[in-house]
Amino acid sequence: MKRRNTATKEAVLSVLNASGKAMSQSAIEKKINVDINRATIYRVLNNYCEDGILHRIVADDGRQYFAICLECDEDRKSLHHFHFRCEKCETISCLPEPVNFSLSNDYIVEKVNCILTGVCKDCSTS
Amino acid sequence: MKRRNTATKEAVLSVLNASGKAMSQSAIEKKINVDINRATIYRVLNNYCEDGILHRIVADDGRQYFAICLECDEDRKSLHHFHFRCEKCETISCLPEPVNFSLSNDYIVEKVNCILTGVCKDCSTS
DNA sequence: TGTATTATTGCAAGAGTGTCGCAATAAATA
DNA sequence: TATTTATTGCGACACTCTTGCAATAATACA
Ligand SMILES: [Mn+2]
Ligand SMILES: [Mn+2]
Ligand SMILES: [Zn+2]
Ligand SMILES: [Zn+2]
Repeated sequence: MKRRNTATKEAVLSVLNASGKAMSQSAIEKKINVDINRATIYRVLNNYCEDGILHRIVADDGRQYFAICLECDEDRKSLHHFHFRCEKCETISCLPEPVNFSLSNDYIVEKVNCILTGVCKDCSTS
Repeated sequence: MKRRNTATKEAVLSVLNASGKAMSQSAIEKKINVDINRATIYRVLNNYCEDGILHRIVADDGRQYFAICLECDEDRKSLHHFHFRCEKCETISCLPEPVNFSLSNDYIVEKVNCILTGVCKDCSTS
């Protein structure tokens, strides 16, 4: 399915870019000035994930958050890194901390979802 | 709030014991022969978590799973371990693999939730 | 530029998960 | 046995995410 460029898609990506954090659908909707339908935002986000533009984090609040895959390929902050959810400022950010584990080979690992929750450094030092 | 012993609570714990896996409310409800109200099961599970009998895992399907805290204190399979969600057999199990990370001290980590998703060793070797 | 194709969107509805208030019930204690 | 109050079922709610359908609009191509 070939993608088309739309104002909606650009707006979603631009909000995520500006925040530098992982954001939920509702957070994105609040940050966008124009009115975009909830379902549409979800569809856009899901497409971006399929295309490897975004990655999806399911936090321990059970909700989905989306972040731009900046360094997902090149940097050492590679495919699998921890995420931090701050309960004070209610943000989720990608940590430079890699996720390490070793399982016997008969496990097939397809997704890694690691969340640390607590108070982020900005909130704890103020 | 002092706890009381009820058939419901025992049934929930016994199902979790028998399975040896982490289970969701709906999975528990299906496994219990008697009819127990959904809300009640959730309340029982939440109480067990408060009391340190169970621990709660939020999987990357956004749902809550509950597992018995066997080795949570004594064993090396300590407080923070990985969990594996198999998409074939739809089970979640506690792995003996510990979660390691090092953050700067100004982060306050209160919860650790690490899920690996894929195909478990039972399903991949058959 | 005009037209056909089909990806995108809004809307409404639905499925699923988890919580909460309230009144009825029953476990624990004296 | 009588009292206290934890537990339960029920209903309702909030919330997240998805899906079908018809209308719209981006893209490619004549
Ligand atoms: Mn990330
Ligand atoms: Mn566990
Ligand atoms: Zn914070
Ligand atoms: Zn399996």
